[in-house]
Amino acid sequence: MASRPVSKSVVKRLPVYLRILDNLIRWDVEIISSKELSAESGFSAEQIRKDLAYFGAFGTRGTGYNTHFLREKILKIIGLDKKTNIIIIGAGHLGTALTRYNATKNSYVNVVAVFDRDPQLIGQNIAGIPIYDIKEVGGIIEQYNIKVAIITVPAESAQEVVDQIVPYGIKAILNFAPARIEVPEGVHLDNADLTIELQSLIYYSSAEEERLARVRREMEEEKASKMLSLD
Amino acid sequence: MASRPVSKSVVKRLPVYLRILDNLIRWDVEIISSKELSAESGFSAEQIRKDLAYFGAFGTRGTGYNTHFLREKILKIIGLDKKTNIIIIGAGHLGTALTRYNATKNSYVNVVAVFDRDPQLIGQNIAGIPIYDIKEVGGIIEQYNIKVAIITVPAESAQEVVDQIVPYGIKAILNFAPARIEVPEGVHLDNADLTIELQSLIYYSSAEEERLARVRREMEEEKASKMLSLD
DNA sequence: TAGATTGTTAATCGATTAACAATC
DNA sequence: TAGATTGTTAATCGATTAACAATC
Repeated sequence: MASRPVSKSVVKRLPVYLRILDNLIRWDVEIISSKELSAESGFSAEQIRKDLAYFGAFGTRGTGYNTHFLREKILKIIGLDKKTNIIIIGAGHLGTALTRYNATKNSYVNVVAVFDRDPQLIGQNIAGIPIYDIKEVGGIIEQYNIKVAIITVPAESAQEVVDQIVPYGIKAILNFAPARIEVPEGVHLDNADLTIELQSLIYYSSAEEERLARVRREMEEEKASKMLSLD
Repeated sequence: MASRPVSKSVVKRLPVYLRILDNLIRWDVEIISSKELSAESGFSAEQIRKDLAYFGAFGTRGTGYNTHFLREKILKIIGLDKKTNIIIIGAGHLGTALTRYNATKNSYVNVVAVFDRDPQLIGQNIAGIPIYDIKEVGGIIEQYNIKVAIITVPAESAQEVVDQIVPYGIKAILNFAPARIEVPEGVHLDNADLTIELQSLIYYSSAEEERLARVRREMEEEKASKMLSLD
């Protein structure tokens, strides 16, 4: 009787709640209502209550949620109650930035190793994290029981890398390569494609209506000139 | 009689179609069906046809879509038919990686400048793009009529930076800072928060059902022990 | 004409919002 | 008890999928 899997939208909101709770605890706030959480997060109070209630009754009617208690529960729901071992594949600029950030600022994860195929980089380290030859990736994954990988290799190598790591037990992949990659059933893939992100942003940067009107007008004209040429 | 704005999901898919078309044209493919586009993109053929039909009738029944023609139309819809000027604020590791990537690999945008407040960085350049003092940001935005900004500053400076650039006409912001920021009506904000991305990924990296069952079991136990202590 | 594939309308699905009873 | 806020059920909304007529 497995209940339906939690929707992706809910899973994307949980870390937002977590961050807010981390801040509230830093300010010694003990109790927070869904209404206040709404103001901090931008999500509606109803949605927040519904999201949380799916996992359990964590609040107190008439009062709100205890920040420490709720934080502990969300940590356990996401699976962040223990540090997660991760690897980063691709020691280019983006890989370096992500390694550095996660090694120094992200207390919930533990970057075990970075991989690359450039002999110049192998043997070096980023913020103390060693760079290994990509050939050694299987051994390290098994040794540290790694389930999570971040991929920052060029588009043309992405699928190859994925095929190389999945057999060793990787279960979740954050892919920054601007390429569509295939993963077997049971492996979770999240594409964080910054080019696509930027292009959809550009859509909103100039007057939408005018642009679309122009495209539609052009289609009319093309249709008209085609009918004319058929005469 | 402005039609309803295009949904965000559609706008996120357009750049995916664009990338596929770029590749197809590179391979000299002239015609593509929605079914083939589906195989390349992972979106359903029905969804692709519906997405495109919203903007116009770009295809030919019985045949499919002309790759060059469709590419041109999508470029115009997104607003990529002319190079878009952008700025990047924050010359840390992530800012540097994004600047370098967009300056060298992304032919649709033109990185005009990078900004920082560190005197050590000001005056330097990244892949030929100059780093200016953040104080000069308003002038540059006006001079180059910039509408798009990428923010890679620390969380505590993000709101300040946004407040500094919006009055000069920035209309779309891609925010990498792990902070919630407020923008006025009419300014589009897209949060690309990599910590949140990674945490929701971790959710999927271990057996979901077991973890949730444990949380629910714990709640039962806590409830039971509370009732007991009331006796 | 027959076969293929688009563009569009209708049906379904899922997620968000609204409403309110439960209860601190 | 009165006031407040949760947890949950019902209503709404929007997006995806299915079906099919239009048409190349």
